[in-house]
Amino acid sequence: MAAKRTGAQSKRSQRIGGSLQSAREPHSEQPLSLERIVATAVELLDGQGVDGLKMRQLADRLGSGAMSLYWHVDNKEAVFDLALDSVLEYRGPPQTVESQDWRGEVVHMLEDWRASMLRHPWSASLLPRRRLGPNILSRLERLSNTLTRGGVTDADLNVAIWSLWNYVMGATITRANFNLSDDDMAAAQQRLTRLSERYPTIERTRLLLDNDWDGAFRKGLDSLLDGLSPR
Amino acid sequence: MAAKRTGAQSKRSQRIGGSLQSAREPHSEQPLSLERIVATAVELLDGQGVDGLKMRQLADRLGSGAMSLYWHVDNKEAVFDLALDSVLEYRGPPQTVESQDWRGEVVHMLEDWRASMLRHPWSASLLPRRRLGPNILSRLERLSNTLTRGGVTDADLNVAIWSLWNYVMGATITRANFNLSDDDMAAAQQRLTRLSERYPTIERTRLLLDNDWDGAFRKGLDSLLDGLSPR
DNA sequence: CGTTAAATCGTACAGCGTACGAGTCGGTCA
DNA sequence: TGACCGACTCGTACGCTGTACGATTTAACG
Repeated sequence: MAAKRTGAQSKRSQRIGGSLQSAREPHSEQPLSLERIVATAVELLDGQGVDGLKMRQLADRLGSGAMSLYWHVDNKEAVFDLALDSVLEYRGPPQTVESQDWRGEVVHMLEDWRASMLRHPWSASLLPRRRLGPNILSRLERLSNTLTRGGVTDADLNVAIWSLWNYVMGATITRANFNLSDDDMAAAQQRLTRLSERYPTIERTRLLLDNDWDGAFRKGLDSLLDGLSPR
Repeated sequence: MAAKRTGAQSKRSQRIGGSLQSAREPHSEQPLSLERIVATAVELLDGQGVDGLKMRQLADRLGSGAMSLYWHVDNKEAVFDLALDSVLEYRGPPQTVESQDWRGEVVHMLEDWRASMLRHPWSASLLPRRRLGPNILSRLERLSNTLTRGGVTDADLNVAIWSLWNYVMGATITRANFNLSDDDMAAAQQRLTRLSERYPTIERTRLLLDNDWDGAFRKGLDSLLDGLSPR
């Protein structure tokens, strides 16, 4: 019955870019800030995975009390959103309108996208469930521009973008969740051999044991681009 | 320091197919069983999503105490695994070795796969994180066979399979998490217009507002198959 | 000095998965 | 018959979670 979520974002005001930084040390090492919170959250997520991020632990790592976080951040979900978008920032050369090799550019952009996510394996599975942040949108914008430059018409553009998105997301999510140690590999190997008469083709082509992920990604992407290229 | 997870699957013995069913009503309505647990878990997941499944609620719905579940099931994760695989069972005609239209078969299989997952939207995002169950493996086996029949050599098979897997998973996960009400659509519309000078191409082609998901899936799949087809 | 807003945090609460051990039941064998 | 046993159920309790609430501290300014 209680009225909650009245719409305010967080208690602090909206201006994020304020550049004041006094040299105060109130009692702990540094004052809290959105930036520090997000950076530390990314560290923890990298180390412990999505389920490993706990508000108390995050606060501990920052040298503050758990509830102090909530002045800067609405709730745990917001921490995820911020960490996610921060990790997807594009650090590449500015878009050159001149280049002729549009296809090479597309491949490079998508490989960079995938690499960014694989550097933070929790990010891939998180991305499709959350609202698209500014960094993702500008990656999509870039991609659209390059494809257009390559001759894809507006009528075909959405299908092309979504196809590439689907492929990259699927590949990256799968890869990110499939980290086998050597022991695991051996176990899987054995399990599979045991099932070899039920799944003969899978066994014959060693589908689940082929671990050249990067090469397979690249080859599949090439095929997809072959199919998408304007005739 | 405690030694846990000594390897036993669950306390009950392994035989699942035992056909004994006495007509007893001990105190509640029906005796528990793996089948009932899984079926009810699927119901709850359909209704409340992944985070909405609680062991206590599941037990309530089954008319039993929460801890009774644990005699049939190792832990909550096992419930997810079982629900997931149960939902991915292939209910289609048996594979006909004769058919010439291998490409039509592939499209049909993958559309069916996608449809099965979209009927239970929690399943798509869960699938890549868990070990592949028997029903997924046999779908992959089927797919491999059809592609082979279509002329794909063993050397190219894994790339083809993974490309299709990636595409289908990416498309389905994205779709499953992108369920906008009309209100949301209006809001997104507005938000986007506000950003139109930052993302002009996205705005121009209405990338995020184009909601012909089925058509886009089909077209993209066609392109991908074009690219993958042996020359 | 007093007042105010920004920022911090101790305490508390409801809800979660599940360990543990006691309980019930039906069948089997002496 | 009564003792025993394995299959199955479940009440209680523990540790852990996110976070609501309100008191508290601090910096800034009149």
